[in-house]
Amino acid sequence: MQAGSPILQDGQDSPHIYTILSGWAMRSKTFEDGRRQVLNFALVGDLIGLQSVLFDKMHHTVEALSDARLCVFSRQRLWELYQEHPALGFDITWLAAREEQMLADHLANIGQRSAFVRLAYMIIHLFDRARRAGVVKGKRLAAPITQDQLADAMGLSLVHTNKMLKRLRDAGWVEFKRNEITILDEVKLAEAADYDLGERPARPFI
Amino acid sequence: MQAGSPILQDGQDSPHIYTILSGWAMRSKTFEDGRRQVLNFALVGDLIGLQSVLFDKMHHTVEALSDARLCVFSRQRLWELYQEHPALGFDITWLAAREEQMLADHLANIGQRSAFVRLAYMIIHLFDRARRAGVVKGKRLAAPITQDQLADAMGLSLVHTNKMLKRLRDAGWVEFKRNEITILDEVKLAEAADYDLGERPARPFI
DNA sequence: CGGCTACTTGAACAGAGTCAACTATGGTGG
DNA sequence: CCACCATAGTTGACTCTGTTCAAGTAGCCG
Repeated sequence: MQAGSPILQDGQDSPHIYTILSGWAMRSKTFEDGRRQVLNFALVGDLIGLQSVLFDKMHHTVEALSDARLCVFSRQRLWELYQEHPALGFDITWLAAREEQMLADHLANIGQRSAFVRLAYMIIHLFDRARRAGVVKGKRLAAPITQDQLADAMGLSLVHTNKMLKRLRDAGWVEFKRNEITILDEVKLAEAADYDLGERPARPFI
Repeated sequence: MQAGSPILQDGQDSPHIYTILSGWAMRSKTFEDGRRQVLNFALVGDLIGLQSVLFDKMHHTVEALSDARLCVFSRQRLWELYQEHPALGFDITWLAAREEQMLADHLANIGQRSAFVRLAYMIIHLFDRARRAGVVKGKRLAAPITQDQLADAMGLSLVHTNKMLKRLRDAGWVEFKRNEITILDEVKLAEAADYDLGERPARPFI
């Protein structure tokens, strides 16, 4: 899958779900007036398109942010999987519930926090997830995310997002570049974002 | 379950999941500083606490808004269910995915729309769900939701929420009272909220 | 009747949006 | 190899939506 190309589109009926084997994707919802909400950024191990299989139709768009390798899984086989391997069916529910939980956190973040803290939270959360997924090198994360996409994820304007990123940079906590996020002071950042860097229970891989 | 009492609490490990048989519940997340994000309002047929079973710990609180009847299901039995009745396991995944989709809509609503439209959307969405669940009588819905809770659901201040409700009332579209929501002009409301009143695929009941 | 809790309304303020102009950066073709 | 163009990022000035503060009113239950 090539960088920038759509994997699943809003309204479309795709008989497949995908697992990301490598690379980045972005789930988003676009309104008629052009406004867009980025639901989240997906990386290695994330499940994509469960909705198209369960509801016969996508309710948001998924696009590749980088070149990505995907593992395809058909609707038909999903059902067989539930019958023949209940443990794997259970794992899929687990992944769906985890996805829901991340959305809930994102919602609380956007609904209740100021722009600055919001951004701090999003960045450290992204970084932490990426680290657990094993794609972080030291303090650096290769993430092909633009400020525009970040702004739409945060429910902020591009301009204001840029200004808050400047504050994070000036504070010496984070560098956010076109293809790379660097966390310079993780403790301070986590503190400001009220983010818990602790353990997480192990996750299944499909 | 009595009105106002907690069903599941953030951080708690409960070995049960619940299905709502009657009444209303509210899922929310509260921060240290007292701010609270209401994730959604749950009604008949909704599944509650899947997270506590899958992750050994709740990441938000669920409380009863009205007196409610719940159907209890243990962690142990959930796993048995997946093994013995794959179709029911599939249904649980379905419900989890639907929950995720509603959160995604909620997120997009809060992230991208103005206070007025946001409220319009939330109210018609709530009403529409309730109608499909069969708890609406004519244009009226008995919903025990306070403006305070509504404000926290919208990511708005109580004061501003109140003012937007006044605008909806003055427009002659909606009456929002302590225990009752009345939709006076559903078409106009749906139009303003850009809400699709069309069909939905059938849903499973556990 | 008193004391809750929920709701209302106005005024002042501030965080975030919009508009506009400008600067980097990177890819492409001459 | 360089010039050009498109996309991405930066910054300042002004506006406005939504917050906060404050001071009420309405309704309900003991």
